[in-house]
Amino acid sequence: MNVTPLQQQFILHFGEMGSRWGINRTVGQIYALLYVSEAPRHADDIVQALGISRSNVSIGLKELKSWRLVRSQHGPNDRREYFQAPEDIWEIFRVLIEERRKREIDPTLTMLREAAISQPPADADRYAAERMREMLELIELATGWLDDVKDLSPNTAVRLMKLGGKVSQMLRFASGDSRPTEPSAEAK
Amino acid sequence: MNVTPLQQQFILHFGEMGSRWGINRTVGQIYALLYVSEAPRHADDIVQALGISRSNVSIGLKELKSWRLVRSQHGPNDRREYFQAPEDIWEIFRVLIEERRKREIDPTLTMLREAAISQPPADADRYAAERMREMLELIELATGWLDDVKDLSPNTAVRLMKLGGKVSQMLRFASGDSRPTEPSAEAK
DNA sequence: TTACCATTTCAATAATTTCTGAAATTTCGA
DNA sequence: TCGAAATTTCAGAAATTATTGAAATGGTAA
Repeated sequence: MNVTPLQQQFILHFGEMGSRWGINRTVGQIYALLYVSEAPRHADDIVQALGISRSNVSIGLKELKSWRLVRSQHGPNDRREYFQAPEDIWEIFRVLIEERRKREIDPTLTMLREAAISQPPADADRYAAERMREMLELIELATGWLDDVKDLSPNTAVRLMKLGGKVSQMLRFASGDSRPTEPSAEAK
Repeated sequence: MNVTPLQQQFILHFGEMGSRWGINRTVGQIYALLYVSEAPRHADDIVQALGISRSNVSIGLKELKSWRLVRSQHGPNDRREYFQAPEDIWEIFRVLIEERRKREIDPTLTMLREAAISQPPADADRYAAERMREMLELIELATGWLDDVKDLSPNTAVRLMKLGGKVSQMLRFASGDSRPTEPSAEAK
């Protein structure tokens, strides 16, 4: 099955953006193709739709599997493997955040923690050590928060996001400082 | 002024991570050096500290300026430009999110919006168009939320993040469904 | 077990990105 | 305005990453 112009536009965009997202063009295109395809596709189908080599598709699918962004299954009476992108967009969102965090943040977290314990901060390192501590503290705060909210139901997440900055007005209440503020009453 | 072993460790790590973060090794190292340096540094100082060419430093600093991650100033009786990373880690955090969003998300948002308006979805495109609409909706929700919360004071942000998933328990109250739930009472 | 088809791996090549030294440009004090 | 110092630009070299076809591997039905 071939691609429509709308799909093509989407696929080419993902290919272009791939390098900014830390994947290559081919991987971006394969994912985009699967994302907008209703039926699962086998590897040769992807080869034909994107005009790239079979081995490149194999490598790309392997990478997408490592990102947990594609799943494979087998059709009946068919030895070939069929691939598709998970349908639940909230699952995709969650997985993307988890995987990017694993690749982009966790190694730095580890490095900063190791530096923090092995630290008899020589005088010349006073400033550097303090800056690294600040960075560690912020990353731990942010990732801890992510851990906390990542399992919220989509429904809850949507409501929370729509609330936006207004949620901060509940903090006085939450931290027990005072009476609750009626959220809809004020703030931009 | 040369770098200490602790600074070196930090700099090398940022160099390694650079490619995952969408910057190159040199840019990562320059930023790391400035981040852990108390005093501003001029370009030749950076050349000497990192052992890379003057032109490479120039290009790297240009890129870091485009990310708003370094600032420059002039010392008295010195024509050279001195660079430093902003000190406020919350500002850094905010700028990073804004710039990554600009580079990694906004172009896709534009593409999806354009596709959405120019759309007389042919029958073969029914599924693709719906998937693109879902993606657009989620990105708009998430970026809208970011817009809303990005200007919260660090203090407020910290409290919000420490609250974590417990904030969801206030939603019943916030959306007017029921009485407020005492936040500290339940949830992990 | 064998034969066949699907998939992965791998070494070579192509493409892209990064880095450099040299030249050009800009800046600013004299 | 001129000249020296600082900075940027640029074309080529070096390094890295992506892609390919061919060979190797894996899995399954007969």
